[in-house]
Amino acid sequence: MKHLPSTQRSLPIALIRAREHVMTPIRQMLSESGLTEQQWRVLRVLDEHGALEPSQLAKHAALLLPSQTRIVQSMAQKGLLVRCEHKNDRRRTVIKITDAGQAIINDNAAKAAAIAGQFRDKLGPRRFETLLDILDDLRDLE
Amino acid sequence: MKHLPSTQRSLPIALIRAREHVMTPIRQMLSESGLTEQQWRVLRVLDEHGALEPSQLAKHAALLLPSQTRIVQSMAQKGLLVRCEHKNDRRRTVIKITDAGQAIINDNAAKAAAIAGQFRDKLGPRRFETLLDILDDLRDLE
DNA sequence: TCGCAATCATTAACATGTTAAATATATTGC
DNA sequence: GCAATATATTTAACATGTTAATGATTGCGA
Repeated sequence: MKHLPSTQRSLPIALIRAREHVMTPIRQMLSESGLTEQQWRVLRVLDEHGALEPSQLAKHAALLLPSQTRIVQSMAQKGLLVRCEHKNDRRRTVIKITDAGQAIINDNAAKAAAIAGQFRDKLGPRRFETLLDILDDLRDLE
Repeated sequence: MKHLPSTQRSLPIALIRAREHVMTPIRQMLSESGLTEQQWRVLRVLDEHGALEPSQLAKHAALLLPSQTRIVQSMAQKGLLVRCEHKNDRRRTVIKITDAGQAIINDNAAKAAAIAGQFRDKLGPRRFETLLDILDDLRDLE
């Protein structure tokens, strides 16, 4: 009979540990701006894609809608983004980054890029790309 | 000047998405036993390593101590584990799986192994091992 | 046009993640 | 032997993750 893999070799646990390790320096950087990693993801996606509806934002930022609702509310209060009404369909909203939000992106972009680059360099560019490729594959299975 | 990687190619986001995808079938399985994925990890570690002190358990299960404290409390209430006093050092506790906890492991081991095996097969054993290796490397950097 | 199903988003409730502060016990230095 | 420090764990407070239920709006069909 097959048995469970050792927890040392468990994919979910390995993914959690890796994320924890990767996020540590990013969280340190963000704490100076008073942002969480999720708020930072929201800003990055809005910067990259422009104004988005909640469901599209959630897909790009890898957030579930209930979490995102709260996050967007608190970020709107801080003035980092605004929620606009959709012209024809009042179920929908469009979320847009503000100048204040953009300023945080600009202030942190270089440092964030440096952190990402460090992981890439330490792992080796080839291994780094392989990792991203396999993670993508994993998501597209089935 | 270097710029941020596209969020499509961001390591943290890729890790989150991969974990989300990998955990979906496991969570479905566990919901039938009324367990969360974290509670399942605790049981698996205790099954694999025997009785452990909180800090050791937390390391193996990839949990932070404050989270684990709550999780262990609720699992003790359900009778899935017990907390014993350490003989010489009364700061410490030892956490041990109960028969009821062991029964849940036994009931789900085959199915959990099958789920893990499916990911391995779909990804290909070679890529699967490569993924685990790179994730380990990532954790040992610095 | 009325009502019903479908879609999108939010709210609710509870579990966990995260950081900082508090607690309790052990150990060390004087 | 006692105060100061170190260690192990828990509590506290707030943010997010997760699932289910609710709300709001549109579009469709009788």
